[in-house]
Amino acid sequence: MSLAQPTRVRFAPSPTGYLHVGSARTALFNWLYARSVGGTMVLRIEDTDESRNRPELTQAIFEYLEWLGIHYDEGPYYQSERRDRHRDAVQRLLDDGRAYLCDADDNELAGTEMADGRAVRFRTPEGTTVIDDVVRREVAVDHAQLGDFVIWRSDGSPTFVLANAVDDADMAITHAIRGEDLLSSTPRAVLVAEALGATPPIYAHLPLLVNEQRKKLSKRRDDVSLESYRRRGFLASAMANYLALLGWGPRDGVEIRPMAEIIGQFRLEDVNRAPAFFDIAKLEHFNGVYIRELDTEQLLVAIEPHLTGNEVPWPPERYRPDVVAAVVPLVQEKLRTLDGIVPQVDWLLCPEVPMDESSWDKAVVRGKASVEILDGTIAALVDCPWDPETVKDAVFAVGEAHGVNRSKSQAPVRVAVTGRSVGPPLFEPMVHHLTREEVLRRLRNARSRL
RNA sequence: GCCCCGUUCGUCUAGAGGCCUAGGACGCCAGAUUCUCAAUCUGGUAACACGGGUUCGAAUCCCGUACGGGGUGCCA
Repeated sequence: MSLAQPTRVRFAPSPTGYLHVGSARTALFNWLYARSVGGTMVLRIEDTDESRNRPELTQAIFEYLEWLGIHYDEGPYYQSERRDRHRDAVQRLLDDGRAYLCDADDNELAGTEMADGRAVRFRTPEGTTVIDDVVRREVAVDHAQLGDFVIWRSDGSPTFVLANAVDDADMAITHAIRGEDLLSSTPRAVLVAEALGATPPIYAHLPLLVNEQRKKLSKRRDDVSLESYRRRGFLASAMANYLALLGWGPRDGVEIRPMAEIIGQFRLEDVNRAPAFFDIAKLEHFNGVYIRELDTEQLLVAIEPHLTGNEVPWPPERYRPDVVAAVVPLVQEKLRTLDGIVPQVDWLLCPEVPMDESSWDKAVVRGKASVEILDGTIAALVDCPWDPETVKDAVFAVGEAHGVNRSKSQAPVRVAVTGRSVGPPLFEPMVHHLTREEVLRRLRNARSRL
């Protein structure tokens, strides 16, 4: 490779209407590599397939690259707008005898004139192509395996391999970093580039992301769209950090760290070759760490969409930002996803207790002295001062009178008032955001169910 | 079927011939803490797929086997 050649990488997604986590990982690695060597990242939309050539299908790609903080330097270029370049390249190959026309039955046709109804096949020479892949080292493929492949369709459109090779050459791409599923088509791209007199890029094939069955993540079976992760309450920072660790790891072992540091540590040649399982449990851990690092203001902003969407269990008019703001500091440290806030505050916003039956059964039905605790608590709360400390002491005192410790004493009260055996610290929000009457009503309702 | 690629704890990884009685992280288990659940802290569990070489010495190099994955379209 010549010394002065500036590094140029490209992320070349096909518009599908969403950004796939695997694609996002590919984009991220391209970006990390470009940033780590001071190169340029190009975005190229591969929409040669007519059905994909629709603006709305590319929107999600822009939106989620932005969300992840992957800022490309050049583009977007649209492959569909480069049809003439592709046609010229094919014509040249035809003229040079490196390709030939064929009919619908794959019979070779004489002549070199491209026309509707005629496809063009690349005349694959005998020999072997050796790819010097940054990740996989040398990969040799015998041309006999390739056959004479189509580079121009009879409907007048270029195929993926042709468009890819031409565009990479035109855009002076030096490194093609992409998924391993494209490894087997690489010799074809190299052959086309060379036949066109271009130097193919250096390839780096990344290991695929797989599900628990060790299969390539698929749209059908798996949650693959970044949008769904965002909707489930994952932070972009956590997602990007986690994605960087799939197929690669920093030598110093520090996993959770700012992207700037990851850029500093990243080495393309250190990328692994084995497929990586996309582990949501680990992603959730990362997400929890990043959530804890936010200040309250930032967290409130991040959480807002999850409280105002239409999947929320309370009537929209009952949403109370002030109540949420008061509870958030109490629960921030245990949130693992942003939407985890909902079950922490729903009992303060819903008109009726969102009762979880298994909590009811565990803490109330099978709880120690539940009847006595509920009765005693009701009696105590009727006219005691309405502040958290007093109420808390009252509940514990009732429990103690029946030989029940604090943990077990608060359980039936918690379930009666919140509907769950788990939740935020109970007394402060309960006293501040529910009225005495409402709390008593809930306690009496619970008591009457027993 | 054929071609290509891969194989370190359950999972993600560190490891580029001696620093490895294989390190970290998630998970899991236990303890501490606690009004619940978490979070946090402490401790623990757990891996070089197998078989041959090469070498004084191999997780690291070579070969084979097994298993897994990807590809095999006028999809990308």
